[in-house]
Amino acid sequence: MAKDFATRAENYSEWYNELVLRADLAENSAVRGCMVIKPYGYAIWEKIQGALDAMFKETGHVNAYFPLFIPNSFFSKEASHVEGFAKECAVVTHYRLKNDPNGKGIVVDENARLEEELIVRPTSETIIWDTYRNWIKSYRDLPILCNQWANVVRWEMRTRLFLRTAEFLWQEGHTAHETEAEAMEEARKMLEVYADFAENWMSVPVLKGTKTANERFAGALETFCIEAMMQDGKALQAGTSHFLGQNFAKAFDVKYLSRENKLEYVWATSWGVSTRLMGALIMAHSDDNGLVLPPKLAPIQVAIIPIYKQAEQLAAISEKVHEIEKALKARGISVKYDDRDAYKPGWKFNEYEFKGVPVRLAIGPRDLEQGTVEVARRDTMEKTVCSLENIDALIENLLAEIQTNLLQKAKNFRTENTHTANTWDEFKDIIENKSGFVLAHWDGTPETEQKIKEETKATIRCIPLNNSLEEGKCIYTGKPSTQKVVFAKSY
RNA sequence: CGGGGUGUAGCGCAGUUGGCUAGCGCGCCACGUUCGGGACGUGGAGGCCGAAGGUUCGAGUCCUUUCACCCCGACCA
Repeated sequence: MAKDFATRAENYSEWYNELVLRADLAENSAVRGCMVIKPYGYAIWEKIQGALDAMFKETGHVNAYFPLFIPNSFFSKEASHVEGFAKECAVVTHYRLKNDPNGKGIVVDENARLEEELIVRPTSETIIWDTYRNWIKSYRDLPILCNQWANVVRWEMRTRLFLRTAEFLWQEGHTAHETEAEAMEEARKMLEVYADFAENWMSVPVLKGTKTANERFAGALETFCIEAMMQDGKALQAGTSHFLGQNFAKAFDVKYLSRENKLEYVWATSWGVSTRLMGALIMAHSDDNGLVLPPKLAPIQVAIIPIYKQAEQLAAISEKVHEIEKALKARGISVKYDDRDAYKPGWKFNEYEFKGVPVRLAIGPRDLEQGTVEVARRDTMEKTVCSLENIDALIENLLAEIQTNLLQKAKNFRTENTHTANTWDEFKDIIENKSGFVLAHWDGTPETEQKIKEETKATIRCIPLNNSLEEGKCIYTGKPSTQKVVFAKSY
């Protein structure tokens, strides 16, 4: 764990896994590529869920739930969608087991084969659009603004804790609209919600942009995304919002009678973020002492640790702590008073640092005498002795400061690691030796993007929204280009 | 699916050209001393050495088969 940053970045996945495990967030399960999210990790997910859910409701959305299983025939209705997901689907073929006639435990009963295979959802567009067909008759039924919190399964060849597990938790919004403009507005609006969440809750700055055709969601006409930079300079796609056009409406025959009494196909969007966000959170802020959580998403915002020798001392400290606890809770701050006798103060200090608790208070006999408390902040590791008077207000301010400081720190890091490349040699040099984001001209063709990927492993992360247009030459082909796009190696 | 690697206590590992009762660190349990940055001492519990088969007087070690996991690619949120 005590590796310097250079070594850590080299073996980022190793460091990251170690960190996750030691911070008690998750572990690999016995099922290939799946993860067990432990209670503390799940508590972070619940914070993420809670904040996002409130934002969805504020923007007029409601929650619903659709089946886990998707009939094979549904799946094949939208051609490019099938192509995109076919290679990573888990399929249910039977519905019964039986005792092995040879006495070797339990086997699949071949007589119980399903007439039609069921696909474990890798995403729910198909089953939802099949359902929406029955919900939509007229323009009066529109828009439909549904979100689903669910698990999905993608049988990835290679998995990585949080970032790419075979099963993951996510939310997927699926909306249906009367007009193209309204659907496009929805897709953009949800991108803004995601960006807002990333920056103001996760303290992770993100680039907003559109994906190139190569990177677009299977079945979408336009994919909007937020891209974050991890501490090793790699990019992480943290959320996507898709404008689906009428592709799914046509595939599932979802038509409505318009205000002009004409039968029209509806317009669609879908958007989602997953437990990958937790990976982003970990990899964006953590250091060699463990996790660093932004206060707004920390299950425990303040840990209080008593320092004492005898039981009477502890009793006196506890009395004081209960007052502090009460004052903090009155301000909506989550507090954990760790008075377990089984662990020593030093052990607890390290424990809460691992877990990323933003603020730690230590209070001992010395403090009792002087009416003080030791306040340690996780982001800077600074310790100060403060008066107990108005400690609740002080901590409330400190939490807010940590929240913005983390964002600022991450922003600075991103700025330092964003480069501009004007020549191909320069481009290759940056990708290989510096990492981070590289702004460069591109001729706009999938072929060029593909070749750059093959030669450098860097892909176009996004074409930034509101990108400033400028004449230039493609870094690779020298053909004319109108804007710089963002390249990076990604997870 | 291709290339590489690893399977020995809960975790991390050592175990020599086959040899006697399979070891170390951390963790765990008990007692005592400690307690302002992961304490220390003493005692203790915990293993069909990934699985199956073979060679041998004797296999953690050699051979064959197989399974699982990890890493690097291709694929992807």
